[in-house]
Amino acid sequence: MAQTQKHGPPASTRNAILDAAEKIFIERGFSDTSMSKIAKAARVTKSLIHHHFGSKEQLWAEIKKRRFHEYFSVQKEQLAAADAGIESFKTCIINLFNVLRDDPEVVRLISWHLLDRAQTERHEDEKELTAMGHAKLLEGQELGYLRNDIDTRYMLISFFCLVFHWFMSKHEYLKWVGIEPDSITADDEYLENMLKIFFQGVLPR
Amino acid sequence: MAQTQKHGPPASTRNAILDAAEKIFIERGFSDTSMSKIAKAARVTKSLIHHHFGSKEQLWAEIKKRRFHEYFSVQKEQLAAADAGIESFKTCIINLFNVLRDDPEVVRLISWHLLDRAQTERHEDEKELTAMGHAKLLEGQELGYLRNDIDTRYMLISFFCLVFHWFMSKHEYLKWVGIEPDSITADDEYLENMLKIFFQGVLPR
DNA sequence: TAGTTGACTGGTCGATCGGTCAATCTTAGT
DNA sequence: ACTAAGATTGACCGATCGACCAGTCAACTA
Repeated sequence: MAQTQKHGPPASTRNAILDAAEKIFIERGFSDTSMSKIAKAARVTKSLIHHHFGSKEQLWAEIKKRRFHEYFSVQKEQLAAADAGIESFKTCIINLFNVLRDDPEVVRLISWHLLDRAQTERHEDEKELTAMGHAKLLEGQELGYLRNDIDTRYMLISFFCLVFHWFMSKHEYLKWVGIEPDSITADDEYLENMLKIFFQGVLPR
Repeated sequence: MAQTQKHGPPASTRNAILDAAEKIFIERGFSDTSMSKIAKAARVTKSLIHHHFGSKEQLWAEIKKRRFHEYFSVQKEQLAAADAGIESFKTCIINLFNVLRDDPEVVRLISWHLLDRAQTERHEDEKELTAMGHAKLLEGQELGYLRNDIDTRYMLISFFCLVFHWFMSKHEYLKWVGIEPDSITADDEYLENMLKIFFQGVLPR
């Protein structure tokens, strides 16, 4: 049942608009994006965008919803596929890291979202992923391969910080510490060192 | 030599504009802030702002420069005041955390800055603070209270992530994990757990 | 075939954008 | 008192903003 509506192919047009808008929104943010630019990029008239999505705000919400849902689904999927044990746990974490590495756009989108004061969206996908991650950590504590004197909720948040903020600001930080910002090995190097810290800490054993 | 220029009090007016603009810029970002709003908030005319600062971009740059310089100076100062040893190191880190906790505006300003594609600013203050932090970590390695199999540059970045991203997104994350977002104890709880992870890691000893 | 629906367009609205300019006010230096 | 310089104003510019409108056209229904 790919596209069987009457009249022209509205679904493809809708998607064309969504794709073009997403690109610009992610690059420039909500306020710095104009309907005209989107229309031009999508090869459509402004009016048509309003016809399909109502307002600029609704289009923005639609894009966030679509992209977030896709991202959190992927993360949930790979998290659900992991079985118990410390090794699976480590693989799981690396996978989570790699998903974000391969999707710089969603990083940027979330960054815009975090600065957005008027958040009207639901948080179902986010909460589900968080719940799954949280359960994973509790499992680790029960199986004994994770310390049980650390609040798993803050353990989860700490991990989010370590992963997400890296992709948000690595370009800036690499400049600060004197590493070529476009170094292709930086991600791996950071991952390696970050995992050492996350698992064993910075103090010698 | 406080304000000894001829003609009216331009310095105070300049600061009034800067203060008003800073407030709005930090709250809404560059694109969503208009010169009219700034003028209204500062109780001056738009023309006067252009007279003092030239363009909207220059005003934005001036605000970032001023606020960043102040922030990094504070951090550098408290970092320089610390003497060697693991205990001073820990205090140092906590102080760094607290400075950001007491200045949510600079967190937001840096967030906008990170999303800004056209960064024309110098990075002198940032690089200096980074260099000092880096030296501190190297000192820790030499004195033996920090692992020397971790690249200090990435150790520093990891720490930045743990601190900065918390203040950027704690409101969102706390909702996800089911903690009251406006909890006044959350900062302390996060700090405690985060330090455990940063120093000893999540694996049991 | 007549009628209905929805995709789609061009034109236009009032508001607001950042920015300029000439004129005026205020004050310091002489 | 006079003047030069800087502070400050209000009117105004062209451009662009998001949104709306009437109308066209193609496809589906009865």
